[in-house]
Amino acid sequence: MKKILIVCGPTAIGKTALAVKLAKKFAGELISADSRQVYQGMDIVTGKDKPAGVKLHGLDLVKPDEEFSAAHFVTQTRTLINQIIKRKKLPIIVGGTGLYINSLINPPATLSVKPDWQLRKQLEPKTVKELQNQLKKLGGQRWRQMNHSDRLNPRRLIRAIEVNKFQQGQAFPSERTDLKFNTLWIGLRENKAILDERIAKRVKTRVKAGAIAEWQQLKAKYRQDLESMTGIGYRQLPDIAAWILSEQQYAVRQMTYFKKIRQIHWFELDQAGDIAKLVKAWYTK
RNA sequence: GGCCUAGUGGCGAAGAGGAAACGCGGCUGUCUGCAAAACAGCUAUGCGUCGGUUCGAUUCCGACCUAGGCCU
Repeated sequence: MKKILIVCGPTAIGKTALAVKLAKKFAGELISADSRQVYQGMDIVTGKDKPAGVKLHGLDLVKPDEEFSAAHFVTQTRTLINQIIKRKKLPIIVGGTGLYINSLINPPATLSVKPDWQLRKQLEPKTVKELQNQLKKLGGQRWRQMNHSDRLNPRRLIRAIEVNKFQQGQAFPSERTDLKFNTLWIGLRENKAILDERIAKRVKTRVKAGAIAEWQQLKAKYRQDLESMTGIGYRQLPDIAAWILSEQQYAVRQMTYFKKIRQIHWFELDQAGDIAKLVKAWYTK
């Protein structure tokens, strides 16, 4: 089975640095799993780093006003993985976007249902109550599966309606068994105080590197309501304290998501040696 | 020393004699193509202190304490 290594964890924890080390050690190539670094021209604020001596795929895939989502990530990454394996290299997924990684490893059947922008536009102005009623009328199975939080979430309701409408008549493509991987999940974590400190420092570095100028340029060129413009930093600038705070809150949300993934082997920053050992044992087996 | 104003949760802030809005922050969580997104739940037995009036006061009265302002 195809082996792929995953390095995940909250923002600013040092995922890329670790992944680069591992890539050098085990002849790997990196694939970024980051929903914001796919945008061209969004470099400083999103903290793209381009390590020397190691290939890093998955950055600068689209323009800020182009569509991108977990589904795009999955298709993209599948091809990349195949190419990398053909070169006899180890694919290493690095990133903090849990949904992307999870969709790659455990692709949900509905991932193939494309967004219906016309429908979305039409549903957007509706109230939560109206969306709920519409979804219930459509059959109610999905509705019954949704929990309290999601039932009050307009985005999730609209998506559910979208999927439901698509389903009318057609069956989902059956699951592809050729897409199973032998994965090793490495998670990096740290206690909150230390991580908060790292985040603050990192943001300040980005400001010094010209984050504000980058933001102003983008602002002049693109509409503020683009999904790409909702990235942390682009919404908070020029209030740097607010930016830092948002980034710290985001780290918490990331951990909430990753905590649920049982396969992750968690390490702290000073355990690089243990990580290398674990990877070696898995990779050479 | 005198006068005035204010004193509500970590912060900001509303309120009225009869079950302490809301915002922020914090914590926990949700997750089947927008995920650095979107969403949910929890977060003051308490309204500066002590007395009084009242069936009932955080809300009315008095004293005191603290802060700010003005005056001599």
